Amino acid sequence: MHEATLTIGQLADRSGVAPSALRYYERLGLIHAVRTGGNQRRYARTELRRVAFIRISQQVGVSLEEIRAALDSLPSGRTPTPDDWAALSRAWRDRLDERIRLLGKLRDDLDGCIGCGCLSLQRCTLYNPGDSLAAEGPGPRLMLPRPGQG
Amino acid sequence: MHEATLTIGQLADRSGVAPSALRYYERLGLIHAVRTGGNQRRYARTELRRVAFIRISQQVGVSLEEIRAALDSLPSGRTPTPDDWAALSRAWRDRLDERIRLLGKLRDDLDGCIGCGCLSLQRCTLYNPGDSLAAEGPGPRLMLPRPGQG
DNA sequence: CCTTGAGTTGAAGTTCGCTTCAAGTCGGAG
DNA sequence: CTCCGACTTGAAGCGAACTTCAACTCAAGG
Repeated sequence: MHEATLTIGQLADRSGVAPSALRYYERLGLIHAVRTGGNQRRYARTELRRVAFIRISQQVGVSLEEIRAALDSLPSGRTPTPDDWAALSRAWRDRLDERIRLLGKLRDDLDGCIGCGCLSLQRCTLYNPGDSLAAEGPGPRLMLPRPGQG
Repeated sequence: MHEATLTIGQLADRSGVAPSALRYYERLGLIHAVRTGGNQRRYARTELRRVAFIRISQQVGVSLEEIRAALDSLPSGRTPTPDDWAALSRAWRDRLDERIRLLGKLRDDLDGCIGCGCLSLQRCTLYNPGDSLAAEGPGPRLMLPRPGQG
């Protein structure tokens, strides 16, 4: 017991992420595992921190592809230090600030529109195409998780 | 020119929403059109306001199905008044507040973790499963639109 | 009347972030 | 050694919100 590595089930239990999701992350290159003689995955404990970073980043609204890029920027060769992780976290900070700012603006504008009841496409700042809240092209819309327990 | 109704192309131009999306909204029952003798859609000007409400609601993070339900609650028979629209907008206000609050909490927690560099699954409030920021089951994750112009 | 751009349809495709399935293998307890 | 649960794979499915396509019709100007 208390082995140096984790099975996929153990990592799933400890991280709260389903095994199928962990395999998916591996396919995308977000996490890594060594294999036993029988081809089963074994995870180093540092992978726990990677998974934590992934889930936190998702809540910030970052796509898995961008998370992968961020993780790739970690120093290779040595185990990342707390400072390394802190640097990555700092990178999301601006995103989060910007998203909070935009939502705050949306709220203020919505309040204004509640006052006037206009919902005018032309005049309402809510619907200004130049505004960065506008959607960007095809594919699914990226939204925030709705509050409500799993 | 200056007809009482709009073609789908005109509604698309004025609302900034693609014709294919407008047809999709119609299939879902979010907007309505009358047909010409040649089976083409003609939109009343009030549909402009419906489309505006749809897009604004999406930015608040509401699904099309929920938007449909909200629109269904508009008085049938008469054209909705500014007050009617204001009532709908008010309904989203709490959602928006809650999302802003959760993002603010995430930011504060992230700041704390930047300080300690922990990213610990166990100790970090960022990764508390009981927290309402947690994802809820299968399907795509709902996130905020990333800032970046369309 | 002819042409051309705008409109029509249903079906299928796209993206993201996964889950589910089937059919088979591994590994540790007894 | 047997058993059973945990693991393996690739392929397919899902859900939201659309877009794209093909084949066709409509409507308005010249």
